[in-house]
Amino acid sequence: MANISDLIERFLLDTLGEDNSVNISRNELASYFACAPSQINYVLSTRFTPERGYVIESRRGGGGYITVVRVNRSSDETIDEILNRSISDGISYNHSLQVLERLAGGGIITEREAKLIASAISDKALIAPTVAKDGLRAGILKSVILRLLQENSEE
Amino acid sequence: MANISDLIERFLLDTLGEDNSVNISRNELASYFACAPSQINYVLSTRFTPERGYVIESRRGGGGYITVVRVNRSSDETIDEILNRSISDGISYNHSLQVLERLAGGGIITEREAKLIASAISDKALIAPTVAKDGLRAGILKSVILRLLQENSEE
DNA sequence: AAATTTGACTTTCTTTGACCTTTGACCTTT
DNA sequence: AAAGGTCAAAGGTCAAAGAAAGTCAAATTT
Repeated sequence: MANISDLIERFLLDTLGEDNSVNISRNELASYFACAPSQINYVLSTRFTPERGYVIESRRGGGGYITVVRVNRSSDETIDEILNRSISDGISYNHSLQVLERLAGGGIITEREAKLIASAISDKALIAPTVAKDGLRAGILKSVILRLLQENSEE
Repeated sequence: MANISDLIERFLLDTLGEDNSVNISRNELASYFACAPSQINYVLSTRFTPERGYVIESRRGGGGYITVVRVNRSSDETIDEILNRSISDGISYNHSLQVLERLAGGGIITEREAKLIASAISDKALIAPTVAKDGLRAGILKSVILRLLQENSEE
């Protein structure tokens, strides 16, 4: 355990400690750890993944930044299961509705939000070849669910 | 948030505060922020867009000026314009954010819903070739917006 | 073999400056 | 006075340069 990636991970985790989010400059952090800037991306993409409950936001150009947010996973094991088992890398519309029902039933989202998300991942909304729709739905669903969790943990 | 454009945006928004319009001199504002005059145009064209509900009027020559007006139209008009003009058959993520902001600002959707939808149409959520993303977003956005309208009129 | 590290190249957003167009005040000419 | 000309003062446009972050694959470690 002496590789830079682990050190960077630890640093981010420590900083994250306070309020569940860190704001960094990629270049600054890279030069602090004397590594290539892209190594920061490597750490983010291998350690701070959606599957582990992290959301990354960033902006390029002058005044650019990267923000890492930890979402509140403690609410349930179900989230983890939903993200990794149920959705995985593809999910049908019907199966999605079941997932949304489960989330609504658990009070994680409201009925109204469930319907809203449903409309976003309906076959009608997804203008793409039929074979691609399940994959698209998976991406969208994961993103939305993480966002909702983030919302929950922000208060 | 360390770039001049954001500062200028904030300044204009603050000034805009009360009566929904600001009147400025481009050169004065530029020298106040110690930047190139054309930077004012940059800020206006990237932040005070029709999508966000702003109209810019200006006059050249001696005694010239720029006026930024925040418009408030009926929600029907807004929706119609958004659906047909802004979204049409393709829309970038940034433009989508502006549209959502506007819908939220007009009380047509809630802040939370805006963020939720934003996460559904982010580049990360849409697992597809880059060139296809704008089209996908358009379909999803329309579907969701129509759904929300339906919801609203049901009560 | 898998994970890490690096760097060349790309994309996005911002900042700047050179050049263009419009406007109004002030002259000229008739 | 009326009509047009001149010119400096605004604002507008656009493209190039700069500043971050993102991607990807080759090289290196473990």
